[in-house]
Amino acid sequence: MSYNFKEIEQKWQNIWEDKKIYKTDDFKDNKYYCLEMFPYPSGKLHMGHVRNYSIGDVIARFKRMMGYNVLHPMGWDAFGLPAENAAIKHNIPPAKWTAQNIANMKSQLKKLGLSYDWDRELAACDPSYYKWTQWIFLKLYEHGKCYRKAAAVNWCPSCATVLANEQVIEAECERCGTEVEQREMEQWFFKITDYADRLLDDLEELKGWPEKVKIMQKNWIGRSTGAEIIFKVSGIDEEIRVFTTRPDTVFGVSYMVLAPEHPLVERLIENAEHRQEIVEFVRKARNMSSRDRTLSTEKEGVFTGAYCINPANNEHVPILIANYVLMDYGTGAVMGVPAHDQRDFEFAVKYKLPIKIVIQPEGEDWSQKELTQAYAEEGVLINSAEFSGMHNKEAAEKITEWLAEKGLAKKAVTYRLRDWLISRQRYWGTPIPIIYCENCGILPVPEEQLPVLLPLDVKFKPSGKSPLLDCPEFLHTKCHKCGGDAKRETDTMDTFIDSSWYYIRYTSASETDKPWDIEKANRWMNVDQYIGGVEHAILHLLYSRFLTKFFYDIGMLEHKEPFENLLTQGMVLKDGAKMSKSKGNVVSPEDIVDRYGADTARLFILFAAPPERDLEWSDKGVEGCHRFLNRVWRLYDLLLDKEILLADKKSLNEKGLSEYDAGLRRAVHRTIKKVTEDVDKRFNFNTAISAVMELINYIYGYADKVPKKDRNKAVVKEALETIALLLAPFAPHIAEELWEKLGYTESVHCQKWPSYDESAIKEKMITIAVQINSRVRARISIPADISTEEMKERVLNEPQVQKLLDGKEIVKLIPVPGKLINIVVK
RNA sequence: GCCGAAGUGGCGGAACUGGCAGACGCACUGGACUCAAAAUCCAGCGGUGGCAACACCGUGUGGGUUCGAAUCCCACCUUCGGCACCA
Repeated sequence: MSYNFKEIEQKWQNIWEDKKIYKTDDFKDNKYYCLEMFPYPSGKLHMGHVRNYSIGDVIARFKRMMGYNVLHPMGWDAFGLPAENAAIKHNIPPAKWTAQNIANMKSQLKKLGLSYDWDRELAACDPSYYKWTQWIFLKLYEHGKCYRKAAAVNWCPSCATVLANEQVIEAECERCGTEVEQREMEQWFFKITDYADRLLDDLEELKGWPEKVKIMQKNWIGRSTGAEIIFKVSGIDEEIRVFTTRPDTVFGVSYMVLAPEHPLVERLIENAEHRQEIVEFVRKARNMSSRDRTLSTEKEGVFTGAYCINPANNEHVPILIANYVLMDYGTGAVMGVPAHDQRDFEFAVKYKLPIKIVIQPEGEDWSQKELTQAYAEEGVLINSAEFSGMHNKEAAEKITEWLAEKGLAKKAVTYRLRDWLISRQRYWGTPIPIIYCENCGILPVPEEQLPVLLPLDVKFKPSGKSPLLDCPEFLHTKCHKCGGDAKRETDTMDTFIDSSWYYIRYTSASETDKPWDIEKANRWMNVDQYIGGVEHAILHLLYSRFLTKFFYDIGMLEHKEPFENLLTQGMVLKDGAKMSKSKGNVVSPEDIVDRYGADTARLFILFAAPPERDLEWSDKGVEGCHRFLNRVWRLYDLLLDKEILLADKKSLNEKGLSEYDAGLRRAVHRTIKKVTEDVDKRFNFNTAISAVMELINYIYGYADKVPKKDRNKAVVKEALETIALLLAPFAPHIAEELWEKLGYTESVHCQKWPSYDESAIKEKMITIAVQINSRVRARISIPADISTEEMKERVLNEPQVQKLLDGKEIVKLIPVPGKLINIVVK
C-alpha cells in the first residue's frame, strides 16, 4: 500500500499556485539568486532536466527557509533549428510548434513541484524579448564591438548555416555531427577578442567555479605572449611578420614557412622555377577540408624559391609554404627553428633543412652535438652573437628589445580565441537589425523601430540561404535616412546570443521600455548559484561572461561577472551510457512521476549520486526511494495522535528525559546538523538524504522499544516536525502534507529551517577504539568530556587492555581525543 | 600528444581536516506475519580460515612518507571528459 501521492501532489501544486507562495519580492533584503540553465523547448522533459531542476529547487527552497529572499525563475531558450526542421517535416509553423512545446514542458515542470516564480517567465522567441536582443546588437555595433567582414567560415551543410568556432567540435558540427566545410562569406562578428584578456584574467576571481571549467576556458582563450618579428624578403620590397613565443631562438632560424592562404604567396612565386608545382601544392592544401587538414599529421611543404633575411644575423633563409601553418592564428607565418621546436625539427629532417643549435643546457657544450630531437627546455644561448652565454629567459626579453630598437620587432600577444561569428542563414532566430540602403550603405535599424519583427508566414526550403530572402514583405524596406529603397539583413543571430543575457532579463522581466531596470538588475545580480551541464563550459558561459563585461562597460550593470558560483551537474546514465533514443535506454520522467510521484523522482535523482558526478539510473533504486517515503508516511500513522498534537515543545526539559527520549532527541538534532551542513556547505544531497533515512530507522527502533505511555510527547512531536522540515526541500509535497497533519495551516516551505541544539547532541559516554601497533584490538567506553591525560590513564587501567599489553613494552601513546588511542609497543 | 577528472563489496555510493573502510540505498539470504503470495517488520550480508572467541587479507598496480594512508608524495595501468599541427 502506497500513500496517495497523486492526490497529495496535485492538491499542493494547486494551493501553491493559488497562494503564489513562490512569488519573489524585488525589494526585500538578503537576496539570493538561484538559477538553472533554461531549457530548449524540445517538447519533452528528459532526466537531465529533472536532475538540473531538482538540484536548483533544493537550493532555492533551502535558502528560502534559511531566510533569504530567493529569486528562482524559469524561461525558454526558444529560438533554434529544431523548430525549423519540424516545420519542414510536419508543415507546422515554428512559432506554433514552439508554443505547443513550451505549454507541454511547462505542465511537466509544474508536475515536478518546482518552486519557480512563474510571473517572470520569458521566451527568447517572444518579440518582447528579442526586441532587446536586437537592442544589444545595436549597442555592440555602436561601440565598435560588432562588425561585418568576409572570411573563410565554418559551414555545416546539414544545418545549412555557418557556425562559430566554438560550435565546431573536431571539425564536426556541434549540433548534428556533420563534417564542417570552409566557405568564404560576408558575415557579422562580435568582437569577443577585445575582451580576451579580461575574460582570462577574471577567471581568477571566480572562486565558486569548478577548476575544470576555468581551465577549459583558459585553454580556449589560449593567450600566448612573445614577439612579432619582421623578416624582409630578399630582392623585393616586402616583409613577413611572424609571431613567436621564442624570440630567444631567432639566431637559430633556418627557414620560414607560410600558410597556403598567406597573401604574400602569389607575389613570392611569381618568378619561381617550379611555379606550376607550387601552385598545385597551394591549391591542394587550400581545398583540403578542414577535417582532413587538422587530422592529417603529415607535414608537407614546398620551397617558393624566395629567401628572406633573418633580422638578427642577416642570414638568408629559404621561404617555404606548408600545410601545417594556419592562416588564422598569429600572422600566418612561422619562423622555423628546428633545433628547439619538435615540429620544426621533423619538418627540417624531412626537407633536409639545416638544424642550428642556439640553446644548450647550462654547464654543457653542445657546439659539436648532433640532435636526434628538438631541445625545447631552458638553457643558455650559443651561436647568438653578443647574446651567447645569456640565459634564454633573459635573452628572449633582450633580443626583442634589441630588434625593437631597429624597428624589426615588438612585444606581442596572440590568442587562440576568434571573434564570435553570429550570423545564421536561418529563419527561427532573432533578426539582425541592419538594413542595406542603395544610397547610404549599411545602416543599423534605429532603436525606436525595434523590434524588427520576424514574419510568421514563411516558406521553408533548406537552400543555404535564409528563408527570409523569399519573404518580400520582410526583405524590402525604406531607408530611414534617405527614404530610398533598402533591403533588410536576412540572416538571424546565433541563438547563443539569446541565452547570453536572459539571466539579467529575469530581474525585470515585465519591463517594456528597456531591456532591464538597472537598479533591479544591480540588486539581484550576480546569480548566486548557477546550475547546468558541463557541455556549456565554453560556449554559453564564455559568451555570457563576455556580454556581462560589455554591459558593465556601457554602464548597464555594475557587475563584471554574471555567475558567482557554478555547479556543473553530471549526466544521467542508463546501463553506463548517456540516455538517448538511438541507444533505446531512455527513461521518461513522465512515466516515473506517474508511477511513483514527483517526490520519489526527485528524491531518487538527488540520492543516487552527488550532483557533479554522473548518475546511473536504477529502477530498483527508484522503488527504494518510494519505499522510504511510504515508511515516513507510516511512521506518522504509527506515532501521531491527539496527545502528540497537543504536546508543547516548550515543555521540553532535557534533564528529565529518559535514556530513550534523550537518545531520540540526540538523533534528531544530529540529523539537523548533518543535513544542514551537507546541503549548505557541500551540496551533498545524497548524504543529507541518507541522514534522514537513518533518523527514520532510528525512530522505528525507538517506537519498537518504548511503549506508548512511556514516550515523551514533546520529544516525539519535535522529531516528527523535524522530519517534515528536513524533507521539505527534497520532497516538497509529502513534507507539506505531513506538516498539515501536524496541525499547521501555514506552508512548511515558509517555515524557518530548524536549528540544532548542541547540548542535545552531546553524549555522556563515548566509545573509543584502542589500537595496538595501529590495529584495533579493543573498544572501550569512556566519559566524553575527559582530558587526554585521563583518557590515557583509563585506557591503560582497563583490564582488557592490560591483558593485551601483557609482557610488552610501551614505546609511545598516541591519543586522538574523542576517537581512538594508538599504543605503540615493542 | 597535451591538459583535467575518476578508479572503494554483486551494484549506486559513504568515510568532510591523515585516525575504527564499506554509512545509506539496491540486490541477495534467513526468520516473523499469511492458507498462500504481495506488502510490511526483524536479522544477516567484503574475502579467506575457524564450532567459536578470533586471526589474516582487503580501497586500480608498484613503491615511499607516517605511530597510523581510500585520503599525502613518486612511478605506472585503466576509464571518461576537454584541446589537438596554436608557431
